[in-house]
Amino acid sequence: MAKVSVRTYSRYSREAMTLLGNLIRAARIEREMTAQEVAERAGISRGLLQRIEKGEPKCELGATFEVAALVGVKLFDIEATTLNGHIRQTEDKLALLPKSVRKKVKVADDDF
Amino acid sequence: MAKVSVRTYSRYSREAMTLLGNLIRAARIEREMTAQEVAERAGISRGLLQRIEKGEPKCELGATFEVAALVGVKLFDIEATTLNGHIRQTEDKLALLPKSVRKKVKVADDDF
DNA sequence: AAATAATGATCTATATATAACTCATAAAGC
DNA sequence: GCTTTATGAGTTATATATAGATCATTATTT
Repeated sequence: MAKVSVRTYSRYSREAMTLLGNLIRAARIEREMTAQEVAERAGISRGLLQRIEKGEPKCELGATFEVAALVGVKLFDIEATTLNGHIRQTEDKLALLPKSVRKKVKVADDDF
Repeated sequence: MAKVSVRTYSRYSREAMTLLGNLIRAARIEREMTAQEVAERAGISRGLLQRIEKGEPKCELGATFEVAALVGVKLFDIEATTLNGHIRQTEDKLALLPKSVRKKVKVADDDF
């Protein structure tokens, strides 16, 4: 059938996904875990794990992070123990920031 | 209707998703971009952006990374310019690692 | 305080990711 | 080299995420 919607991705996010996939695959092999094994533990199919390791965009974020955690890939290069602290930090920051962003109405007399 | 499948997530991945969502939201607000605006530029709906910022697991990895890139959240704390290098590194590593993991057959006489 | 714009929340139809299979190939270990 | 197991790739049915809408609420700016 005809393809209905095509989504595009920036180079940066494509590369980030590729990198994440590679990191996961390398970590899995280093830990001597089969794809089957990891998939089972993560509660996903082997096919999905394959796609995650390939860095394909159309995977569930949750499944991807779960797998990463499982094989020991650190997201954000942050230690598990400090994750909470970082969350707290962002919450504090968000508390200070405005709750909603108001677009400036275009100013007519701008440069004089 | 009855819920059909429930997926569970480890604490680490849940926290990682929450953190990512928070980082994205903070970055978006700091850059004074409305949710609408970011969603449009990323080619996704505002509803999906909301869920991404909430750190919900069932979002597309690609969409999430795309949004992160858009508002300037660095994945892996890695500069855009060096991403390629990191990919290369993992590829080199993968080239050295075994292509498939062979499970050791259970050793009967293990502890003597 | 009033006006207005942004966000939060919820709903439905539809596109699509996923699980579960199969088969072919490759590679590890003996 | 041989055997066996892991992986790669493809297919299909089904569960489900997403877009797109609406409405209520909140927050910003004047």
